[in-house]
Amino acid sequence: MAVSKRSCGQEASPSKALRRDWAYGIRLFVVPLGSATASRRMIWDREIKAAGGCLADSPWSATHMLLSPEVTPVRLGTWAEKLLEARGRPAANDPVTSVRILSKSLQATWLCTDWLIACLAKQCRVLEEKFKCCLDASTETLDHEDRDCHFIADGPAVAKPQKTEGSSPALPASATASPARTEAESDDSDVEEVLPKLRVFGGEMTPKRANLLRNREKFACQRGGQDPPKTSGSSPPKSRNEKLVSMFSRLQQHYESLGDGWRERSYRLTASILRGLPFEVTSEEDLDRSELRRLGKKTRDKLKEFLNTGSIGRVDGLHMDEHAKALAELQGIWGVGLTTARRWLGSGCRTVTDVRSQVQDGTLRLSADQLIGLQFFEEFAQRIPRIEVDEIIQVVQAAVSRRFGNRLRMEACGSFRRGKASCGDVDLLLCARSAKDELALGSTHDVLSSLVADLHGQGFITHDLKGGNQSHRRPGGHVGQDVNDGEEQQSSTAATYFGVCQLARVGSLHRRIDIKVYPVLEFPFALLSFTGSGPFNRSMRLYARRAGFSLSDHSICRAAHARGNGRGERIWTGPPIAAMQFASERDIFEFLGLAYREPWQREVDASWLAETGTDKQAAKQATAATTGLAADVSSQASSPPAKAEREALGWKDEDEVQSLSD
DNA sequence: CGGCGGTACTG
DNA sequence: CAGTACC
DNA sequence: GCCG
Repeated sequence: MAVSKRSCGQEASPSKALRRDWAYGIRLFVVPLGSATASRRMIWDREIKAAGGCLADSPWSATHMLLSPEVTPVRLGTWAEKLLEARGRPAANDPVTSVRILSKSLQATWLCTDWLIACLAKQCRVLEEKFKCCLDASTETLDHEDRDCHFIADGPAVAKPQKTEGSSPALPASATASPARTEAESDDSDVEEVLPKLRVFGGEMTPKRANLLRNREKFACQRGGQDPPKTSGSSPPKSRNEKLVSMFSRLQQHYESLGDGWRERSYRLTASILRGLPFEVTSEEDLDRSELRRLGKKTRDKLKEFLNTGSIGRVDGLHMDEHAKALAELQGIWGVGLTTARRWLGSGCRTVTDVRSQVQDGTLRLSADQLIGLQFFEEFAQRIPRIEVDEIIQVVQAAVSRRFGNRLRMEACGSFRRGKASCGDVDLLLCARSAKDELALGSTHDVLSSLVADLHGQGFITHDLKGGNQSHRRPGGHVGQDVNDGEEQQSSTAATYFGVCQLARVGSLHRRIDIKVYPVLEFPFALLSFTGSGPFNRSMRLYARRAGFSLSDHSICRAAHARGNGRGERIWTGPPIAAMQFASERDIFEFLGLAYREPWQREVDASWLAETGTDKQAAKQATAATTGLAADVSSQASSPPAKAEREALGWKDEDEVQSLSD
């Protein structure tokens, strides 16, 4: 768990080109020789685009030429000659000279393919220096063209030059949380601009919504722009409050394994706040600093206790740690949750090993899913390097193309789409390319099962987990069953599959793979949803809810809490909102009045501040001379419209809004 | 004191 | 319905 | 856990 976290590369380029945008401005041409096979080029193509760069159509428009290390001078020379001829330029008689001529007429930097591989592994722009090709290969290599090549400056060692990972001073980037927005923050158009959209889609600008909009920066799903999704431990803020952070993390983990998600969330937030603190907590006065605004009484008491006694009773008292640890381990088995873990623990299973032996004995009976989870416990715990995810995608894509031609589009979602260097599993979303294709393809379930069958057949998928066949739910048959007056939708025509796959290669591990097929109209919602992150989704959905909608992986609906007394049951309903209008993720953000967030900006850490809708806090903050981060952000965001303007828009005043807002 | 995300499958 | 899962 |  405490894995990954990688320092990003180096490269003194403008801060913007760091991380997820690392390929910004790069036009890459891959020399089609040697190990730069077509399929690898396809993978690279997707990756480079995802990172903000692109592939060049020809060497002549490239900024970077990528060359496989094993290509010999002669082969390269031959290729260069052809290229020159095709351009009507004179080529030299000998290959090496041709290469020189070519390289001089190009604007590009020549790099070894290992450079790209290193970039992909680290998800940042690795220093190019060590990967430069030496095109002035001495003539003698010519005579021995079967020698292992060599255009590469550092020879074979070049492959992993970056072992230093931890130490390389990766441009601190905005690691030091530059408080304000960063460039891409297209930022706040005023609420006013959002208004027409809402109207168009059937929403009204109620005062409550207006207030919500003005405070939207408080939601985690709007805190993008900054991104240091962690990064290295090297230089950044050596946590000042290490001891406290670890104590609250323990509490968080404790409640996590106990299944108290709310306390878990709370402690996670506390730990996160403390970790990001620009000062060390040493006295009770520190507790009044604005950064700690969000901490409640209980937590403050714990902090005080720590200041006074150097420890926190509640934390020390986590004798249970044993218990919690065992629970956590058992819950690590796919298909085992809190209840099962407790049950097993009660019957003497403390570890996975215990479970295995009891299964052998026949003392313990597991479900099919749990057996698979148990079998691959260790393998599933391994992160999947991004490069391998790419390969897995290729395999599935090949099957998709084979069976469905070009009618289906496929997107890899999850942490992969968010640009992480490694992923816990592979999450693929499929959808017809057009309504017409959708018709031709037939039901999503059929599409999915025939795809899965194919992958099974080639031995790629090795095991099935609960395979979502909701097919009996509504495939036509009896319609009269449920009271589905008026509302049409809810024939959730999406199909989902969970399984296990393995690349056909020697040491490859079994990996978790999810495949989903969604109807065209729901695609943007599914994409948004399955790209996550989890906390990001929750935040965005909470926001939507506060605005009076319910956002899901299928659509967005009007939502009305059956409030008041009695039961808040039968929660909401309402027709999904003109699904036709949502053609992309962007449309959903726009509809809600939220600023778009690129996938890599959705890596929300636990610190979704407050998200407590509207409030007087905003007003307070504006006046109080606070220096806190949150205050900075929100004050900018909420430059309230002038009174006249408000009236013009038909908004109520702040105070009224308060009362209305709940 | 109630809310804290929304959905879907298995059994 | 409870349990588990997905992001 | 914290918030309204």
